[in-house]
Amino acid sequence: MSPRSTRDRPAKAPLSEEAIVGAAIGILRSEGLEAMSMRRVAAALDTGAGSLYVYFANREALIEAVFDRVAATVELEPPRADRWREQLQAVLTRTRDALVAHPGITAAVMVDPPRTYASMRLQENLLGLLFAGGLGPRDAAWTADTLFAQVTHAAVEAETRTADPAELARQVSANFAQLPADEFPLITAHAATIVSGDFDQRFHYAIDIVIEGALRKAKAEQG
Amino acid sequence: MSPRSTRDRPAKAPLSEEAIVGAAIGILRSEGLEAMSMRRVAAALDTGAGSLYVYFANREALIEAVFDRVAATVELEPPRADRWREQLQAVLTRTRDALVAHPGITAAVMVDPPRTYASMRLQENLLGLLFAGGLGPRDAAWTADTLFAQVTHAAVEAETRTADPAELARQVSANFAQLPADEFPLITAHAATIVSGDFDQRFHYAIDIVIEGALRKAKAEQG
DNA sequence: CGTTCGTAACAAACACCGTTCGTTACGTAC
DNA sequence: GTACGTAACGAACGGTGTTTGTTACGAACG
Repeated sequence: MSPRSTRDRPAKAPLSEEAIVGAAIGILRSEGLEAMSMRRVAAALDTGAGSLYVYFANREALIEAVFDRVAATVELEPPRADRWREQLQAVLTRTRDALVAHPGITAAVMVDPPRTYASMRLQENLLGLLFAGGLGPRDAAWTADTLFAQVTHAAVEAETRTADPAELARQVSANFAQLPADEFPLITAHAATIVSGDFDQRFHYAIDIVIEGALRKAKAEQG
Repeated sequence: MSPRSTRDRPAKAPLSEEAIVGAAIGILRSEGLEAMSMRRVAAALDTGAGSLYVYFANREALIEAVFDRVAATVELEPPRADRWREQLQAVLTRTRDALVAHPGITAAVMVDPPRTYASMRLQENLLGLLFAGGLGPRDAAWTADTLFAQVTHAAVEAETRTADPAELARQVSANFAQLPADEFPLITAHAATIVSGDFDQRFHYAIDIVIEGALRKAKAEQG
């Protein structure tokens, strides 16, 4: 048997968790989660899919590691009592955008939110900002959850919009207007209004009313 | 070639969209979306996977049809001005539970929310209830979106909890407490509080503060 | 310096998946 | 009684995640 030279290339860099995650993120950014298959990731590293299982137990573990690196890139906001509310908007928007930049990762990770280091880092920051706003531990924790739901929702929704958002809005609005008016009086009457507002406006509104509601409810209970 | 008798059974009922969706939902309920493969659904109907493509263009179309039937089962709340808020809680909770009863459907449908009849039916109801609460069209539409984000978030999260919720809470809390206290002062200090509250309490809280916030913001702007 | 040995990498195989397509069989309309 | 459109079939294609037996490496040891 002739000695197959699997190593005739000049010292190919060995695999590592870092290298694998890096290759995976590259594919994820450009082609989405579905394209981030074990074979594709392995091919990007010039190896076979099986080799990845030395470093990750399965695809899910790889996805979690990828998510962790994405989450780690989000810049936090050291809480300042005088502007905690804008800080909250800022860090949540950055989190949303980081997720949007990696299509599919949000839906995959929602299934069971990983308790990784980067996630904890984010949650700690959210709690700090809500504490700065005067919320108690329980309200802060529950509100952080509520806010995070808005982030994931916005991230998933953003991944669908492909072409011109205004064009899409016009199209959806037209579809709404064509529904039977007797069965859908409100949707047909307010079709244009329903799709109004751009992506950031709606996200900002959602975050804002959640914060406002949390504050009011806390005040009502203690006052 | 001997005539293979593919039809020696006594007049097998022919396929139909209804029958296919019914079989799919059966698998979905008991084994989740992943198990709801074209082959499994076809096998349940004693046919081949290819036959399903006469009625559905692809798996996604089948999933959408399945979702539509699930959404159609949610009982609506004809708006009454004197109790619109509890009505909102009720219909949102029912929607959440319908989604939870069909594991995986929420994440699959979030990717791009279907504009099916049943979805519109729900949205019309939400708008009606928010109108009854005094919100204007724009606020009602944006708030309905925000509320729906909470529903999907809760539904996805609920699908993960398998065993005793209290046991899981204790476990997560223990994990939180073990984090480095210097880096995660809030999480470690309030580990028990963070995981406090059962599933329904947290959901109810989230819906409540969203509504409260929307009302307050609307009043602040018009007053 | 030579050998051993744990482990990383490989490549093939397994059991699936969604989807396509050529072919067969049916029920109905003529 | 026959022709025909269409539904059903079943095999095949190109993929997927994962497992496993085998090879080759590189570092530690005698």
